[in-house]
Amino acid sequence: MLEARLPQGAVLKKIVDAIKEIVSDANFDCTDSGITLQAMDSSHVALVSLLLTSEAFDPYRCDRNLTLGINIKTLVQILKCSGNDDVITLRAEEPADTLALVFEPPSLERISEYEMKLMDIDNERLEIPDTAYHAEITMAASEFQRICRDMQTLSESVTIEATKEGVKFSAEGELGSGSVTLKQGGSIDSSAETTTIELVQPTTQTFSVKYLVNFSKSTSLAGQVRLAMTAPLPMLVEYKISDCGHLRFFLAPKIDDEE
Amino acid sequence: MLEARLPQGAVLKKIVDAIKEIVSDANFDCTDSGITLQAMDSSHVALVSLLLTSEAFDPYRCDRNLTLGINIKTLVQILKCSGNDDVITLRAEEPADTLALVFEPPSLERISEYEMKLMDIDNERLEIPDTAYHAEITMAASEFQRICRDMQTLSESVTIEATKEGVKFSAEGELGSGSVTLKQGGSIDSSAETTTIELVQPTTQTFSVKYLVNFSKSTSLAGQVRLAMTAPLPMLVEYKISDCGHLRFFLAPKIDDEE
DNA sequence: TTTGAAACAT
DNA sequence: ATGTTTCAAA
Repeated sequence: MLEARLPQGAVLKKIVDAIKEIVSDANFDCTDSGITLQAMDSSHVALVSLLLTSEAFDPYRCDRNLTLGINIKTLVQILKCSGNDDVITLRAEEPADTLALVFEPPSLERISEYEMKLMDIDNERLEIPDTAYHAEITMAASEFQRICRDMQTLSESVTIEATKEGVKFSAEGELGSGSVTLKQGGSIDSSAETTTIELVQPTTQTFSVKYLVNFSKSTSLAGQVRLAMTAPLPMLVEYKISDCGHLRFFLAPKIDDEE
Repeated sequence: MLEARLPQGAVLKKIVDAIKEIVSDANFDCTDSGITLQAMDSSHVALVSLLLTSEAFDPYRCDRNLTLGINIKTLVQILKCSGNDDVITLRAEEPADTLALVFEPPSLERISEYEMKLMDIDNERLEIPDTAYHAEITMAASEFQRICRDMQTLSESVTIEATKEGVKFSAEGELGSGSVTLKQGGSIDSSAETTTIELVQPTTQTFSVKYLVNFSKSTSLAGQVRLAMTAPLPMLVEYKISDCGHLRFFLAPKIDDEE
């Protein structure tokens, strides 16, 4: 049986909002150490990987491994019935054919209980090795979101170029072309606005910008985002969830021209 | 070559926002003394005339006269990619087939560069003599905007009547009729709210109110607006841009009934 | 009031 | 999958 009380229920709402445009159905895999999710988008270009460790919950109990096959749209609907300050408790028994969600406001003056049906979902779970990347950029999540949206007005593709001086996002379209360059920030100043680049070798890759715009819906989850590239492998876009997990996206680069 | 650095980039954003509903394509004429634009709306009833003197820029450089044929919608899109506090630098080479725009936030931690394609636009540039008008009204720009919107709810036309006592805006429609009268303000008090009237002879003219509503989108550019009339010539609606230019609109009066 | 995002319907 | 309409936030 699973019983997981999430004091910060808003975190779950944000996570589900962030992935709902990308994934329609996904398995939530629950083990003793926490909950993970891995799913590809319908076009098999993007991969979502969520980790919520047991530390996110209080208390967390999972006797036996459980796989909860969830329709994301349904979960979004149900989570809409919770308040932003609510504590959310997840509960599932074996066999896992339903998931119970309990919403409690801080005042405890109200208890909402929902139960959603689960589904059987084929899971082709691929292990993603924790590679050492050639270029790792850490920057303000809001800045990344803004840049992706700006580039989207020009083109369907955006090219990301990481050098030791900085990172350059560029796009070219019918209206014209554009680029945004962020300089590597002073290492002393370590605010969320600081851009940091760790470089093994300069890297340039091109991506479908609509996926990046979708990924950047996770901006509310974390102040910073980490972009990690190793050509020609997929890029990793990571949002840390406090100290209790992360939401990762992987996006295959466009493989048209020279790189 | 043109290279013009506009410390107050927001001014350009406001100008373009103000004219985008009226003009679809326009030539930006760049000379040593500054940048001008003159364009008629599609129905040839209204004329827009912009002057941005070289003093608006720092620095400003224009070796040879350049005509930049700009699609306003495209420019709006690109300007959306700039922040409100950004410094905007315009750059064009000869032949002028592209315009480069550089956006820099005050922090300088980011540089955005856009390049838009230019077009060939027929310019029937008419010189507008700086007439002495029969009636000149200076009033709060926000007041003018409010009055135009109010009159629009009643009718498609508004009549402006300037006498030495004040100025009266009136409209008549199916719902009923209405008027707003502003008295000439005390000459001592010279706040933006003061209404001033300089009169050679009392003047009454009727205009299509939808154009005036469009003109008044420029309200954010200046505290005051100047209306200048000489029947039966077009009215001038002028917004001063600090001490470095103006945005002028000319609107032909309606010529149906008695005047 | 205007602008952008989300939901819905085609 | 895309366009349109509605709703919410700045």
